[in-house]
Amino acid sequence: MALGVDYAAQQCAVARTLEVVGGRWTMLIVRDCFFGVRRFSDLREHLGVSRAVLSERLAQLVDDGVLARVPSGGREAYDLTPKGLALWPVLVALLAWGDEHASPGGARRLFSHAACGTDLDRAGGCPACGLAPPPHDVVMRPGPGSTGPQGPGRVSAALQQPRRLLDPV
Amino acid sequence: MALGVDYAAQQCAVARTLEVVGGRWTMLIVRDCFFGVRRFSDLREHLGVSRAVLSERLAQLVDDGVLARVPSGGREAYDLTPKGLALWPVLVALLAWGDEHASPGGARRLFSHAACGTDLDRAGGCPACGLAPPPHDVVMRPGPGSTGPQGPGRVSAALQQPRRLLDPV
DNA sequence: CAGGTTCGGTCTGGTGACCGGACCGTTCGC
DNA sequence: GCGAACGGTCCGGTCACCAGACCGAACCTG
Repeated sequence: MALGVDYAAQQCAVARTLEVVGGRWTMLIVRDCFFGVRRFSDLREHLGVSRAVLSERLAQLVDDGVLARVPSGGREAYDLTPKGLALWPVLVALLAWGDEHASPGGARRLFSHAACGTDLDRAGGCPACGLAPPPHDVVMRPGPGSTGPQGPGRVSAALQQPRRLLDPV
Repeated sequence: MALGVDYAAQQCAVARTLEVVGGRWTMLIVRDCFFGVRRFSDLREHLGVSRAVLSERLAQLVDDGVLARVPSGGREAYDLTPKGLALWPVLVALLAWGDEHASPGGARRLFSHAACGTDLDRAGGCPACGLAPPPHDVVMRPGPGSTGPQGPGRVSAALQQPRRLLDPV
């Protein structure tokens, strides 16, 4: 975000969390990382964010320990750290609310448990197994409210195919 | 937030949710509403936000159907609508992450199920009852990481007492 | 009923964040 | 060796946010 001032004085855990992931693009970057988008140019293409802002946000997320900058095939890539992976419940909650209250036409994407194929419930749990699968055991596919690829790019097209979360595009 | 442009083009439910509650102060306002803060001046005192911004955010939240502006005792008050109450899981997720990853010294606040007194787990569920109680059945109290009232005001002091959520201060 | 206070705002000028677009060093393919 | 792609940085304009001043309505006080 940042709230601009006195981080240390922020009592509430909500405020502290928003200090890290409350910025304008931050949560969308994290979302794309869960979707398997790892490279600077891919993030830029999919999000439509300016280079300068993306660069700054990524640096900040790495600094905060949410992402790790790793070389991959000669290029740089950004992977979620355990601290970043722990944001999965936040993403699930945001997703559920958006599907319920801001998505006329139905859910844009559906999620299911890779192990048993059951669709996840609103809390990210698997009704069949009785527990919430970690993101790498979750498969994403377009839902009834999907209107095709978000943009013309390679990344948007890839995310329209059923795919396992955290699997690099 | 807003993401500034083409709201309708936002495919992802996460982006749509952030359009509504991703703004700089929005989620903190919603949090305070869950805590029972209902009045303009109380929100201003507790959040330390400027009048202009608070006024604009509240109007936007009312417009989006998250809050309802209701007269109360001759003055105005803002209450969470069902759509706003549905943000409870988001708040719980943000809270849990902040406690886990951004709160040296332990949780600032603890939450328990009013009906049975059991502390809630990280997902907002009651381990004893096996379900997630709605916010008005949740009691909040200072946790081990609390360092006293956040500010000198009446509201901050009230929120240091054990109290049921949604109960007006 | 006059005067002051509280409440719930709006208005204004300054500052910092975000934007698109240009530029730049390194790496890759050929 | 050369051009293109990658992963940034730099720059000027715009926009959101900030503190502080101002303002009308309601309420209390004498």
